[in-house]
Amino acid sequence: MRHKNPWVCRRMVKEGLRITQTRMVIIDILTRNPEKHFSAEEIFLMAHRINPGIGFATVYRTLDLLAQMGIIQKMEFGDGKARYEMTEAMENVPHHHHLVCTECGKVIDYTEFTDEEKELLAKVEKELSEKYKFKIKNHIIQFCGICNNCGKRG
Amino acid sequence: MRHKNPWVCRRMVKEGLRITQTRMVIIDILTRNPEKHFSAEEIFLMAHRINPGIGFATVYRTLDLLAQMGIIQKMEFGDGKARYEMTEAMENVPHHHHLVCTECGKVIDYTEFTDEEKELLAKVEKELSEKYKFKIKNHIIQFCGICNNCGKRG
DNA sequence: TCCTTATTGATAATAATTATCATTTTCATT
DNA sequence: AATGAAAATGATAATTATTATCAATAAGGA
Ligand SMILES: [Mn+2]
Ligand SMILES: [Mn+2]
Ligand SMILES: [Zn+2]
Ligand SMILES: [Zn+2]
Repeated sequence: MRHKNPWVCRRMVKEGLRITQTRMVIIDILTRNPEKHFSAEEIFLMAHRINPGIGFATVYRTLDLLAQMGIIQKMEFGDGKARYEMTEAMENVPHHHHLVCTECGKVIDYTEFTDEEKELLAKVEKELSEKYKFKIKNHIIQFCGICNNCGKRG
Repeated sequence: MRHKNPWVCRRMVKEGLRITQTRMVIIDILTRNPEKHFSAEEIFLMAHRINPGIGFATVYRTLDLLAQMGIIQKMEFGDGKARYEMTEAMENVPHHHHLVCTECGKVIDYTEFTDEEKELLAKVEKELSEKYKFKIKNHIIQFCGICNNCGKRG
């Protein structure tokens, strides 16, 4: 099988996982859209366009697998379906946080961190890690509120 | 109807909502357990013990309502069910963030913020608010990783 | 190419949440 | 306190995201 994302494939091989067509299609979709927040269904539909044989169950299985490996991050924005995006650990993925509109569900990414923010976050992670003997792998930061559009209307 | 949580009741009256028995029972449960993360089912069971007539649908409706009003915060820790807790805006609710174990689902609250952290968070919220014309009401901060127990085993 | 076995896709099953609707409560008005 | 319009409720059915099952398939080492 052709290896589209060498870094991910190497990790899979290292863990004894097989590089399958379906997995590559899904990884490719996620890799090409680092700034999107796809639901399982959206990923299924895109994968289906590339290879109509792909099943829904396998999409879920693959997403779980990748999340478990720390390659993608599973998150919920409150609309009932989980969403997935590449973690910052992946190349080409700028680290970012989210603004979530509780009115319309819109999600804004923001990547503008000050050095101060980055340092503090790192420090906090380190402290928590030690205090609670907790191995921190990543974090989810969401600011919830009302977006520009909804603010005008409401 | 007797008003158990005056502050919440005032807000409800102001918005033209009715102070019902079922709502009071649910608000009371949440108010008394500011540090817990109850699922809808857990709240239903507790409410049911107080008043066996209360229905599951109304629990969901009330939780949605309170979340919409900003009185409680709806969050997901990845186990498929939403969880609810009083927002920091409520009295007696110390603001806190979460450590979530991706292995066993355990959730640790931590409240130990440095002044530095608080200030920075406020500053960031203000900047984002202006830049994106986004009215921020609260935030969710989760550090994901492996807890002490799971670390030993795994 | 062959063989073992991880993985897959179709499908059924599960579980959380939401919609429906007749009945009950709330509460402003009398 | 009694009245009545409207909001809210509870039982139930319906929906929807996710998971389990299992025979068939495809990876990949030999
Ligand atoms: Mn994002
Ligand atoms: Mn908490
Ligand atoms: Zn909005
Ligand atoms: Zn754990």
